[in-house]
Amino acid sequence: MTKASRSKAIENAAPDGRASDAIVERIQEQILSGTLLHNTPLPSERDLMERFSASRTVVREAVATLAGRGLLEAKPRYRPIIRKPGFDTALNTVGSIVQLMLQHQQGAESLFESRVFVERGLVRDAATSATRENIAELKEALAANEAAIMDFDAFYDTDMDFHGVLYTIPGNPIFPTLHSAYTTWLAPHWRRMEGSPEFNRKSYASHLAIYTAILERDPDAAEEALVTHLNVSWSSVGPTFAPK
Amino acid sequence: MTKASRSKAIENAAPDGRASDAIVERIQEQILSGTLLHNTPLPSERDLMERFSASRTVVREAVATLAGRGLLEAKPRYRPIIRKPGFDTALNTVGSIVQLMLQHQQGAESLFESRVFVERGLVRDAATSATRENIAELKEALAANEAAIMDFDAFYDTDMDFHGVLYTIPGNPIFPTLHSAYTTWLAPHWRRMEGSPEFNRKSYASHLAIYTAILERDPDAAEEALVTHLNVSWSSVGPTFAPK
DNA sequence: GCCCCAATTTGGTCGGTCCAAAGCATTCGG
DNA sequence: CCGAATGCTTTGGACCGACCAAATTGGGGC
Repeated sequence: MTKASRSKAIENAAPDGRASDAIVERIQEQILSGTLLHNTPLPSERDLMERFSASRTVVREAVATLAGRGLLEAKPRYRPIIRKPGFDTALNTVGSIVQLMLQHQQGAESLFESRVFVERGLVRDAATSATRENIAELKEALAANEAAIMDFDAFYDTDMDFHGVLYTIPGNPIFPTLHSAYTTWLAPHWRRMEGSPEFNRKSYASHLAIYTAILERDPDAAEEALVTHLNVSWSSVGPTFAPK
Repeated sequence: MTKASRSKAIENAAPDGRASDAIVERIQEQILSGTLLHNTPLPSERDLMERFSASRTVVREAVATLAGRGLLEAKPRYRPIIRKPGFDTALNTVGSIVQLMLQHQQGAESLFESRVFVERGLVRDAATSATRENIAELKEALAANEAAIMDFDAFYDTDMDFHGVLYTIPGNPIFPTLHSAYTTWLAPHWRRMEGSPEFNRKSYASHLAIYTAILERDPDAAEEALVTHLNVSWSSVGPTFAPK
């Protein structure tokens, strides 16, 4: 462990390494600086190999790397499309790995626990500092949720939306991203859960409890309601993960 | 635009796409199943092209993809090393993008805010449910922190450690990973901050306040102490980020 | 037995080639 | 005159064979 510093020094001293890295760097820079516009296709590979005077192999490798980082969206047979990075891009790149960890072992449970942790904090904050607008949005999402009790798919969507509103309250762009990450990662399993009007009614009641607690500026009650709500949900969804 | 539906149908029906994807999948499977052992080097490319009866180009592409996902650690001129994925792997893959967003704009502030949010939850939980062992660890970390007040580097390390203990309390592997992510991402800027025994003494006092609040099972006081502590820290570190 | 050096392995890069699908323009039919 | 079918060109995906330099390995010399 202690000699890590030395090895790090050596690795840092690597002089050139890959040729593609230089190209990656330059393209990345151009994307960030706006020389290469967002949502436009990348120049053709043969064009790039001329600009950087490199072989197509290297250009290809560079493109692949950028795509792996999420700066390019490379569909199989189409031109890669420029994607300026945001928090969503970051979350996307982890997606494939998270997916792996969800499949077996208790990775899914860890992830869900983290979600409970986050939302507990969110509802507490909401209870103490939600603005009039936040509350109006919550109310609206709640109404939509109630209206969808009889429709499984719609209820799922409005459920997500209600929780999603909570993630917007802090005004930090990381949270909405986190929310969409949680939902997309857990969605396939969630969909596998059987739904019933009765179950939906219970869920709605939980949402209502959370909402009222926020209205009454009672963080503890809000947190409590949220925890019981999510625990119930988990008892329905958890079993759909492979026990391995 | 309207014909997008047709093209999407076609793309969806694409049976093979990339040839490397098949190889990626098989290697990934072997890594997960343990056929390819953790921390051992991957077979040579020429070996792999024989096993999968594919060209070296494709094999190389597959390896690059795996490396991008974090399942392989590919240093420039060495054999790629198998890495079984964990939450740390996931965090690593986002690293490069997060790094980008830290450089300019207020991405750094968003990230720091999220850290404050997380640690607020952590100290609350610690205050309500820390075990005897947790508290012992905290006490130990606190003592080490105090002993290092005169040494800038040592104080930085023990500071990290103290906060790190908080991340271990929930017993969820995601949190320690998150902690190391936060520290590695923010470290370069943190190091740029000038330290003084006086400043360290104040930080230590904050840590002590957090610790006592946890001891007294007072979540609100613990959260309060944590928030003021981190706000002070940010006022020192924040300015080191490029204002764009 | 240990260290140093040569032979071999192996990853990185290159140029060229072939193929199939995407893009584009032209033409043909209504 | 406009829209759809058609043929040509561009472009990404894959393969091959080769070369180079660094990493690894296996001896051989001290």
